[in-house]
This record gives sequence, structure tokens and C-alpha cells, in this order.
Amino acid sequence: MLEISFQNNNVIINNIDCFNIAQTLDCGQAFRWEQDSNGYWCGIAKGKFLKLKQEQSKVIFYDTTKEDFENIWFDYFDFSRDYSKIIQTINNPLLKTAAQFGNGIRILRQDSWEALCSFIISQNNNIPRIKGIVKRLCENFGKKIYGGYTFPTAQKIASLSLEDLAVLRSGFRAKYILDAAKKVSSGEIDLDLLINSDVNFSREKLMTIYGVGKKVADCAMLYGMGKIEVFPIDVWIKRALENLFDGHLPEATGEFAGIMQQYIFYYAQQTKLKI
DNA sequence: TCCCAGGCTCTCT
DNA sequence: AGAGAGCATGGG
Repeated sequence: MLEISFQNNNVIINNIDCFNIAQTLDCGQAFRWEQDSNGYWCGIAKGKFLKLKQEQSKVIFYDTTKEDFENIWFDYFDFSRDYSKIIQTINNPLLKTAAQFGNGIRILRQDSWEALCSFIISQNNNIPRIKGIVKRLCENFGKKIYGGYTFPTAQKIASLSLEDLAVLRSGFRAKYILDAAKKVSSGEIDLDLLINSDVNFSREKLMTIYGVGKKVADCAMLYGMGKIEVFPIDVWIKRALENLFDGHLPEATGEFAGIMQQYIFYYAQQTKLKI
């Protein structure tokens, strides 16, 4: 069972099960975390800088208050969910293999706007370049805080022009980012409302944004709205389904389909699964 | 170099 | 409604 203690401005977690920082932060669901030369993971999320490190089942959150841990990071890392129990329920042997391979992954509960914007950028793109574009987005239009820059708000982006966004070098995606920012900041799309809405309604609404199709909408919902039952299908997943599951979705894609999807994605990527 | 990337829009059947 | 080209850019 998870044990949490607070010492010297640090938050220390002991006895954590099914959590691996590297797997969780570098599995392709978030694009702003980096490991420094001393092994510390650093990033900015929800407007806050965080540095953390893992030693086996012990995780240290540096310079973190009890309030920030309880109000922000506990939910961000999905610590309330029992992943071990979920993995135990998997019947399909191939899915079980993928799950055990990536059993330290947790589905991050990211900011909804950041997830939406990040996955708009992700389309027809590769992960290193996605990270570069997101980095430039934050450095140019985010707010400077200790440790780096925050993710810019939709309001901020909506106030910019396509020419302003040229510094991102995001190609044809710039006009999509702008349309999303305008719809979100004007209230035409209310992300907080969608968080509490039915998946189909939410998806339909997100897809009214220019440049947002089913896959991007599903990623925004899974990674930014806590809709854990959504199963985004991209090229990697398609390949994996062809290769491992004979073209069909494994039956375990039920209540926790999004978690299963991430296990499959990570497994496919790490093992360089190709056609 | 050249292929392709956590897709989507538009056009043409 | 289904298939296919085009899209911007650059990582490997």
C-alpha cells in the first residue's frame, strides 16, 4: 500500500506499486518531461515545476508542498487507481505480455487544453519533433516561472496570428492550433464541461475543431480528461493490432481500454514492432 | 538521401 | 462512404 510522508520540503512515497517514472513520463503521452544528467526527471505541468526521482519503490518529489502534492500531483499521476488489480484482470495472453512489459505506466491526468493542443501537434509527426514544437510553443508564448515556461493558455494563443506561430515550425498544424485556441477561449468549446460529459458527445464537440479528428479527440479525452475507457487508434496501434491481435481489438478493451491502449503502444514502440 | 511520423481535410468516384 | 493525394517540417 502507498505510503506518503513529508520531509524537508520533499514528498516521499514508499511502497509504490505499478509506477515507473521513466515509463510513465516517456511513453509518448506527455511531451514536456526530461531526465537531466543526474537522473532527475524535471518538467512543468499544471503551471508548476516539478523535479522527481525514483529508487525502486520509493519516489521523491523535491521541493513540493503537501498542498501541491495532494491537489495537483496525486491526481496528475493517477495514484488513486490500483493498476496492479487492473493488470490482474487481463485474460488475453498477448495483452498480458504488453501490460507486464509496461506495468510501470500510469495514464497521466494532464491539463485538458495542453493535451488537446499537444495531440493536435502530434498528428502525422514523430515524437522527437512533437517535443520540439511543444517546447517552442511554451518558450515563446508561455509564462516564465522557476525551471522553465508554463504551457500557454488558449486565450494567449487565440490572441496570436498565424505569422506569430511561425516560430513553432509546426507546418500545417499551426492553423489547427489557432482554431482550437479560438474555440476554447471563446467558450464555444468548454473543456470543463466536456470533462463531465459523455464520451460520444465530447468527441463530437472536439471534432468540430479544424484539424481535430477521432484520434486526436480521443487522445485529448484519454490524457487530458480522465476518460480512461477511450482507445485511441493510431498507426502504431493499427500495426500492433495487425501483428499481435490478428487485426481485432482484444476483448479487454472495456472499462480501462485507454490503459490497455497505452500498454500496447509502449510495447509496440519499445520492441520496434514493424510490419 | 529519402522515408515517414501517436492524422486530417479535401476531392473525386 | 470509401479511397487517395496533399499537407510542412525535420528526425533518423
